[in-house]
Amino acid sequence: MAVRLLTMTRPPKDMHLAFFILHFSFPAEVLMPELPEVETIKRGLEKQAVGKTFAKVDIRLARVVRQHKSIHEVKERLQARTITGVKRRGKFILFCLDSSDVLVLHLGMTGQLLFSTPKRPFDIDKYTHVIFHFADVGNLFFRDVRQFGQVFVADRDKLETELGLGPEPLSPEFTEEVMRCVLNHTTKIKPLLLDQTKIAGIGNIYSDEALHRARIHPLRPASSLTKKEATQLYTAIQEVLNEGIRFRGTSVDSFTDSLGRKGTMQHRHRIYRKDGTPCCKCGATIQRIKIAGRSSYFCPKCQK
DNA sequence: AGTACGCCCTGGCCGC
DNA sequence: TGCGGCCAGGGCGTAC
Repeated sequence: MAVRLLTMTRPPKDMHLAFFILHFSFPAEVLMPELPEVETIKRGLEKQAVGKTFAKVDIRLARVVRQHKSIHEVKERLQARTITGVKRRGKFILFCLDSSDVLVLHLGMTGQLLFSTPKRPFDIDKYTHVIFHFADVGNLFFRDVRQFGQVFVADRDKLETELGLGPEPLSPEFTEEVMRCVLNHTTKIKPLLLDQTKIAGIGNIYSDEALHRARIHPLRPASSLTKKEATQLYTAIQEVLNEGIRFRGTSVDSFTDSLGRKGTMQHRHRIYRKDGTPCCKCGATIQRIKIAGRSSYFCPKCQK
């Protein structure tokens, strides 16, 4: 049963998913884990992984392990280390260890973290690329169909430099003034919001939602935004991200949290993937265009 | 330096 | 029904 669920793309809507520990799967409908989804996963992992000690790391696909000369280095640095905390930075999940190291995971577009225990086991399939064996009981599976995810170990003190991310949009450091600084570029506002070095954690869904709420056209040069518009966008970004977290992320197909509960943020999207349907604000038909190779949804009437 | 674009990878979907 | 070709996209490398 578990195998079928993990590999099927569209589970029946009424299927009971309570035995899922952490499940992220969206092959049919493309969706990337953005800040709210990663935060939801992180909160689940926090409860399950803290205090666990790595006994063995089984790397089945070397290419998902990045930034290391050998996979043995990763194994060695994790060996017998205990997880002291789980954090999130942008779209990265960070496992703090009882050493100077941090285990870093990025889910890419289709990455999953599955907590397998004898009571609630998961089957290993061809997409299970890394298995973290714990000393006491259970394993953590890193599973990723499209292999855009990544796993690596970093020195705690060098992590920020290594990740090279912009400010956390929900942190106190992210002020309106910081926002105006970020906007000081000639590039189009949509790709700028997706640029992780400018602001960390925003992806295609939440950038479109934020721009719609702020009534800003995705093709506008970032530097053309007025002070008022910058404030609107600043507020909109925080609103959509907070709402995303509150509703436990966007579930497409079978994304669930650590208790098998689905997120409901997809029901609150106003613009994302709603092309051809009327805008909730003005009734105009929502359009879809490609910007820098990515789909962008916007209302041609509201967003100027 | 800043910006643009192609590539990685897979399953799903569309058209023939 | 079967199969080839195209699509989705986060982040990185390369080109301009």
